[in-house]
Amino acid sequence: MKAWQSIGWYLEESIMSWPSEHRAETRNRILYSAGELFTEKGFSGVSIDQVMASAGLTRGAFYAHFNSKRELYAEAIVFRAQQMGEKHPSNADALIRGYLSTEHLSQEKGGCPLAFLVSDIGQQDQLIRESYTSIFKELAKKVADSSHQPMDASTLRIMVLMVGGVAVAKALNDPDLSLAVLEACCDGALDERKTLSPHRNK
Amino acid sequence: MKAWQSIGWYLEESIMSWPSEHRAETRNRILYSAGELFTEKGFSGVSIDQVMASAGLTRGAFYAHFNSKRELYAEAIVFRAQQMGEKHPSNADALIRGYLSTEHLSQEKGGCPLAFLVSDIGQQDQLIRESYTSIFKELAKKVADSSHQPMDASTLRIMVLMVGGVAVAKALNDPDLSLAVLEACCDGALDERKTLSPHRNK
DNA sequence: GTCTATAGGCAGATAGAC
DNA sequence: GTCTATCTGCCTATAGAC
Repeated sequence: MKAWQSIGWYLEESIMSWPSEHRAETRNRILYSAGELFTEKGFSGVSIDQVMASAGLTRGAFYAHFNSKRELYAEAIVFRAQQMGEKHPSNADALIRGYLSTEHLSQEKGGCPLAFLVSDIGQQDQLIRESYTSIFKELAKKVADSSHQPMDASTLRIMVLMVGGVAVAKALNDPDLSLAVLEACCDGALDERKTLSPHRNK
Repeated sequence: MKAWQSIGWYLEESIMSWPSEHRAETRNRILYSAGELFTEKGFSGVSIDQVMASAGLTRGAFYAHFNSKRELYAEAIVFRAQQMGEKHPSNADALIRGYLSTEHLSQEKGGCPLAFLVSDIGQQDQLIRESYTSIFKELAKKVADSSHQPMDASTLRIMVLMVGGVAVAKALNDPDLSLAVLEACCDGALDERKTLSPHRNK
């Protein structure tokens, strides 16, 4: 059973076919597959063929839903971030620990595009970096809110420890060092959260 | 005048041509161009044609020096990191401030592959991630040594604030937010450096 | 060692049948 | 809307002349 078949009520066209809903559902399936593949392999590492095959379609159907691969990429990372956001714990402690965990690295559950694509996005154009910026702000807001602190420099450090920590740990080839990076960042982020802002921001 | 012509004593073949030195010099020129282009555009974003053209050669000559594009990539990031390492200040304060600066982002001086390629490397194979790991360890050692502290969790946090901070700031599309990220990370890294380890690592 | 030429493959995007 | 077929272009890697 393909993953997308479990995430929503997929109406077989022959049964009912409410055309506009079918269209939206197909679009979501493409976005789901794209989000998964892009996060794992980056923009250049994934072809439209692969995305469509993973969504159970062929290449030709792609352009009925999106104008270009770039547009798909921009939408897919937002789609995936929202999808993951729904599963985030509202508790700041648990959110940070879950993000900076070894399970997050071995992307069976799938990784966060903020970390897995951070340098990939730095090479892309404005459209795509806008998408990235918006999902970054959303997670930053969630971190700040769940820590009961404003969105300040302290929040940004926590974000960089989370996003950068996962990205670095994934790049490294030395499992012990990767683990040490995750733990160091986790300690640092939790510590930063407790240190309420005034005396820290001189 | 091309950049590689200024980095070393390039011997024109017709003048002297000490063959083995000429070969090494050509190889270095390729590595220099590759390091620059890969850091800017990532592995998939650069073709062998582009690298060789930038080095003043044509594609055919490439395989007299390297066996594959992957091998070039692995060597180029090490080459570039060593090259940048020679310019690093030995003072920890200056090193951190220079790394987390806006000048580093606008890669006219050229960026650090650790930050600019962090998620790119996470998608590559063992050979390449090994190169990345070795240059990561070298910079970490330099950070620890120049701060007169051991290579511990505190050093790893500084490394993630530096590498992650630059990578995130480069990905973001909002200049004010990018600057805030750099400053927050800079403050955090300098602060971490002052906090000597014992009471921090509970 | 470096060149030109080319093999062989894959990608993004489009056209037209159904 | 989805399919197959195709246009067009670029890529890695190799072959062979000089």
